[in-house]
Amino acid sequence: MKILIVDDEEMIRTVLREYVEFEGGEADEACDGMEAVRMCRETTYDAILMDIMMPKLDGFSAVKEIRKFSETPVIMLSARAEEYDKLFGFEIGSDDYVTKPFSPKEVMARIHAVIRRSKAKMSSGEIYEFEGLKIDVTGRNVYVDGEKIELTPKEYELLFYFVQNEGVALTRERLLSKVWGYDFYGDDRTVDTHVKMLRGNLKEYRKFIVTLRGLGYKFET
Amino acid sequence: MKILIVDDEEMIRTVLREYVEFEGGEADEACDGMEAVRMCRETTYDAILMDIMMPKLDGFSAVKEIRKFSETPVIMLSARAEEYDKLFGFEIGSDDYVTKPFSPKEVMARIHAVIRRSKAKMSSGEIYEFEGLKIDVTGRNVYVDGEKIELTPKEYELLFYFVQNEGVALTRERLLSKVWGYDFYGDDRTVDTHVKMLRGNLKEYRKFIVTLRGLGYKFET
DNA sequence: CGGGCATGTGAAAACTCCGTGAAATCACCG
DNA sequence: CGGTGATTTCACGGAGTTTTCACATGCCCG
Repeated sequence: MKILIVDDEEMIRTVLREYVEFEGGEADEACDGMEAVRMCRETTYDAILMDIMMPKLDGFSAVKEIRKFSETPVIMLSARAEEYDKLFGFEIGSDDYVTKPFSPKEVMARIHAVIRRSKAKMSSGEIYEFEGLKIDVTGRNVYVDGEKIELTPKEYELLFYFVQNEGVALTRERLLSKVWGYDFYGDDRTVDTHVKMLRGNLKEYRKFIVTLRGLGYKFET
Repeated sequence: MKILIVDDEEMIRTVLREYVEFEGGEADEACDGMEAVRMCRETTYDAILMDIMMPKLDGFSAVKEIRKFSETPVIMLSARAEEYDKLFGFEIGSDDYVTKPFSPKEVMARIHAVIRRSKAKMSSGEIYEFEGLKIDVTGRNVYVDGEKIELTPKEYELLFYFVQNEGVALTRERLLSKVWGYDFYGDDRTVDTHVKMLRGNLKEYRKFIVTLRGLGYKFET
């Protein structure tokens, strides 16, 4: 666990560092935004604790700069309630905030929380993307131009089989045996109906599912 | 540093004990799983070294039993590569493993590592927060809008597994094997009933547990 | 350009699965 | 060994999903 602590007050840096190290973590320190950005370019941290009011480059601007090249979770340390408001006013890409005075225990809890969440995001892995069509296998979500769409189980399974076999011509029989199961005894026109529903849900990306006359279907970008 | 050494071979117990004591620690010995569980009920250890193959009660079952009342870190000692596989196949709640033959130095290093980790866990006060739903892992408390709610053990474990897998689609089978244990042979609709109870207790935050028709459930904010 | 065949479409029927409540069983504690 | 609370099983009902089917549309080839 490697944490970057950014604050212009040495006292605060030291207190935080001690807590991080007490829990077996490692801590680097920076005393202004410029330095923080530089250090982030050189080292990969698991999380950043960042004060807002600082000389040279304030916390907001530093986060904005860091976000250009890194997704490292940031927890803002804000001295006053008004600054807290700003956090909501502007979308600056921080993951959490704590207002001073803070209990180190609370700060540590939040560090663990943001690291956990960012790890979850990383390892979520399996994500397919074709232009504006995104399929998140872990969460079983499908997005069309960033907007989540609701698919029925069969529609999802069918889409999943299609994307797994991108560019491959698939007969109705094969789709039935793979998506429905080898023991499905039914009309092979069932596939057509589901393709219709799926296409309807995929909106503009219906174009990816092409009909192969006399054969079946194919998923192609 | 108080360590419990569990192995049916006296030779191995003695070697390990000597190393623990050499480093200024204290060691108790148990020669089977039953004895180990009994001793854990009576004494609080900092870590447990546990063999897998043992008479009366094997290491897997012993850990499972101990986990019912204690979070003491466990390092498994496995004689063969196949057993190592099992460690990954089933979630049994051990924290590390070493395969025989092992160097005592390596074992000691791992003991120090798991103890450090477990201490960090204790003091970090692991807290999950999703809007007004707060889960305090250390105290095993759950709060809805600041008000403490009472959950049964299974409800709590289920909720805990859900939040640990935020955003991940979970099948009933997976929930059963992870929350109930891989050796649970029962109706998978049991999950539904517990989800119902849990939802009831979570009040407005029941919304976080979404049903995935034809699949299972997902915890999503 | 039109017949024939394959696919698209819409709606209704059939089916599946989940939420729920209640009863049965289990586990724990005195 | 009885009582209490937790867990598990189970059946019902309804919402949502899948399947079927008839008709519409479109494509290919003569």
